Amino acid sequence: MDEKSQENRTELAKGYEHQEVEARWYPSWKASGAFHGDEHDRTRPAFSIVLPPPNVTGSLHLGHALTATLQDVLIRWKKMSGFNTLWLPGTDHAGIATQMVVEKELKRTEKKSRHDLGRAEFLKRVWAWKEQYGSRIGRQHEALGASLDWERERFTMDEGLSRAVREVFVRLHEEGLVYREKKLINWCPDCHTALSDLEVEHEEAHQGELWSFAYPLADGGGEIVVATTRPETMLGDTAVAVHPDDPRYQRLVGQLVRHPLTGRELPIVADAELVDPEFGTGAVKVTPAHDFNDFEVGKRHGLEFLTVIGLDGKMNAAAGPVAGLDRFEARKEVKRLLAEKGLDRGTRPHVLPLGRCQRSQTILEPLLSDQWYVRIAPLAKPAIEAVEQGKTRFIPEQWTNTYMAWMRDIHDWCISRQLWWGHQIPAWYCPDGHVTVARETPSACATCGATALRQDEDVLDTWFSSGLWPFSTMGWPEQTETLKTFYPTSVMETGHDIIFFWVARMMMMGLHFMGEVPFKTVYLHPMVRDGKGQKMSKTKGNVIDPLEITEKYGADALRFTLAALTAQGRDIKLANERIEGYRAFANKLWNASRFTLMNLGGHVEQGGDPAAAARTPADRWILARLQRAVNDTVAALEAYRFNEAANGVYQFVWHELCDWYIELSKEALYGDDAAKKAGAQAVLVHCLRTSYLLLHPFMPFITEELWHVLRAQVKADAWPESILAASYPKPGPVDEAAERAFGPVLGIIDALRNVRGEMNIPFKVALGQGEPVHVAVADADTHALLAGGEERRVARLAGVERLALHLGTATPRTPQSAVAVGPGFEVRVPLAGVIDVAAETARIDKELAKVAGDLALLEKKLSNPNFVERAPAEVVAKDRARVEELREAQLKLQNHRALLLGAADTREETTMETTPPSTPTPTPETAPAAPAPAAPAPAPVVEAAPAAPAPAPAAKPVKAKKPAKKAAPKKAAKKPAKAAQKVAKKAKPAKKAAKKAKPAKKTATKKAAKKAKKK
RNA sequence: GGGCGGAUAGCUCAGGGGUAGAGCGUCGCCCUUACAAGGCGAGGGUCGCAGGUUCGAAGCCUGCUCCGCCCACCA
Repeated sequence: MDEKSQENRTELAKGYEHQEVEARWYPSWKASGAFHGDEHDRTRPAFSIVLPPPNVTGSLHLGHALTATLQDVLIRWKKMSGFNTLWLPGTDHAGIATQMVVEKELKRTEKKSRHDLGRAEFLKRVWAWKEQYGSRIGRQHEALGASLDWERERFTMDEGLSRAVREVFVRLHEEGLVYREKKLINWCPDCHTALSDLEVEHEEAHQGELWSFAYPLADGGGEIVVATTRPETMLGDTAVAVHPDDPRYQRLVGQLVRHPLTGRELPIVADAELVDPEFGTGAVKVTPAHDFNDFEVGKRHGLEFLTVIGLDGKMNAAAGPVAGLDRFEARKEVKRLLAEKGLDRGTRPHVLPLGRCQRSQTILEPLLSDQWYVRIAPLAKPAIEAVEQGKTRFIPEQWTNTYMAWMRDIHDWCISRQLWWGHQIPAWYCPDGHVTVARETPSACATCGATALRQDEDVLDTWFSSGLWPFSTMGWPEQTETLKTFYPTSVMETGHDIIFFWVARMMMMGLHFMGEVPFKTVYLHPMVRDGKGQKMSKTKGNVIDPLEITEKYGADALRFTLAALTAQGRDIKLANERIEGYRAFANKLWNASRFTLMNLGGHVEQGGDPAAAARTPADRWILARLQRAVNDTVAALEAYRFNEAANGVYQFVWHELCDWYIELSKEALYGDDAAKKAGAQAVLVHCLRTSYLLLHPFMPFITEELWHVLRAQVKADAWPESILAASYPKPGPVDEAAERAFGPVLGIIDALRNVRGEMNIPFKVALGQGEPVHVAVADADTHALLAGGEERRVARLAGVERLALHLGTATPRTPQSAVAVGPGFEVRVPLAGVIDVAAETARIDKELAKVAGDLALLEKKLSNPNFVERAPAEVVAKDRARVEELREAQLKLQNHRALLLGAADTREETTMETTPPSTPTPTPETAPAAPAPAAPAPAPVVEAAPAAPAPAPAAKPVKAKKPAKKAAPKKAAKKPAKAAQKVAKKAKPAKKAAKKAKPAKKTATKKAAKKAKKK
């Protein structure tokens, strides 16, 4: 690795090249052992996550990428926050899925079935397949930067886990919680195996038909008509049921009907539970061996269980005339045969639910067979209680209900599968049929001592072993150090689609075998969909390999995107534009670093409090903003609000650090004041360093790269060599005074730029070339800052040649000028020569309309006694202050408008104290003591108030204000704001007035005032 | 049949009682010596519909309409 040459660079490449950087870091992290969780370290709090094991033969998709990202964010963040972290990787053998894949391949390449190979040979092939494709998942995780502890990687069928599986099975059997029984199960004739309830996909509205036919009474005295959606099952009917209270059939109960195709006689039974007299004919054919409801009826009434459909989905010998036919063929045939006998009683369309196999989509067949079950109620109870007691908590919370509802209505779990790939059930049968369940292959039958034993051929449901994952991977049943240190795990992070399959089972197994919940928090992430909102699936062909994205945009960009889109309660629609945006963000960070490195001179990191290095208000301001960003980020992470965490840092880095501070810092960096220069350098280094740290969990590669470069550049030997070993920034108090004082400075720059934009003045043309640009600020601190030199920055960033600063609330009235007002300041830009009076008037009208609209709303609100009495005093006070502010702004604007409209030259009229117009050179003098900020108008020391034709201005404004005010109430009392705005829009000078006026204020508000509000 | 989400700017989505936000796209001006994967501005929203609660509703309640998902043994 050419780290040396990397780190000795004083200049970074012009753009961020993710391929080169990403290729470098993962091997280095891995080799350093940084990802290893230390089971012997109990000095630090532990934080552990087990990775939901992907299917071993699969390939990661974006859902996995999301999982990896969120978990890595948590792990890296916790690690940097001082936790002893463990993130344990592994893969799942995925029984049925894997077996199908390999069978398919076998068929394609060798035209053979698994039976052609035999069990042993087939399993060899699956293992080979696993070896070949299993590693791909690892590579994908590495490409994503996942800080997994590879030394602990596990596989559900490795030796240790297989042992855990046997142990669990045997113990449950010993406790009577595992049993074997002949029951009706969901059978997939295609996969040729039993399935659990969960593996049944219910197709909700299958368009089928309800067909009726008549059973003749055995005594020839009539018939009884039944309806069915599955005519072929009538061959297995062993009764007809009616409701006991149904007057139509009461006399028939106890009588017999004769089966029209086989001649068997079946009883008519009364069953209140099964039969709804309102539905169909009120008489139901009963097929105990092929229907779940009927099965229960069969048990209740002691009926015969007659199986007529075989495991292959074909009618068996008992099916008489349709024996040998496929079940769907038989359906037609049965209808035909009965019609022939004149027993068809008609068909009507009917929507019915239909169960299909999760894997093959085959319509399932309820069949009677011997299977192994887990008696679930005793396991579910503690799992319910643990959640009730808050030992495990779901995020988002709404999933708690889903979990509870399912757990409370849970059925016994069918765990045997007629597959070859999986954990073979540790049960042996002797020739006499006795069952021996054992951890190791027994030599003799536990019951009769027979030695000719045959192991049960079935394997366990994949989820049986997955359910043990949190502890089996840590070495259970041994009481390992790893278990002691890292169990229970801290967070289970997975998709909500497997709450039942997996989360619930882990809860039950964990509680039962470990006596503790397997995880304290379950964070359920949203589903990832494609840009069109469609679920990604192989059949749709819209599955995206994360590697494609990481190659194109970078792993950091993908990770950041996923995190930024992970809000609670909505699926993620991943669109490339979004990823591009975050790739740009990475580039932005890169270039901010590049800029800094270019301007560091020989700066050497001193350590210590960065606040001490701050020299300028801008320095203090950005440090305050940084601290706020740190606080917000940590708070968001703690609440699992990944989107807020990501967006918060993004906002800070791009819009505050890059857009503002870097620009602001140039003055110091390029200037001669050594102290200021050093201050800016120290602050930049600190901001970048902290940003890297904040971002590292989201963007591990670029931050590690930049960390190294910066560290070398400023010779910060005290920094850990790898950013992963550094401490995550800590929340702390924010220097609010610095924010408050400096905020308006930025607002002023915004306002000036806004005037430029509105008036279409290119940056090249300096403002204030003749008459200076006037800036009035109300706040003494802000004024002091400006007077102390900040005005030069304003001038620079807004392109101003001469600037006159005033303490107070208004600028001197200057003809042909543009005015913008914001909270606590007013700027006036003389535009003699360039000004377009009409345009500026229009602009002012827009602002006025907006102000008038706002005022109308607020005044109405404040004149409502209910509001004043009932609303919190704070809110009322705020609104009152706002009204003052607005009135003032309105007045100014009105005057300004009047001025523009030929009130000629009223330049003498000033209402404030002015400091002498200054040229770009600063006038560092102490600002005069100022009156209270934003206070009522009576105002600042008026000095010159020469007689001026003031009346005109005074008159006009009233008009301007009128339309909005007048119309507002008329429009709709309900929504005054909207109404006012609407009116404003109609106000003649400017159509879309309300909005338009916003910018000056908006920017100021946004960048400055909002901050105050934030808290 | 039950249950859960969602509906906010052209698009993708934040926000969850105190006068509507972001990113992308669009439009205008800028290759201003970190970054054109960029900068500075602008335009764009009766916050699904109808009621209700409240001084105040995009947000809370009720009903409805459309999307999406989960659960379910009515033949």
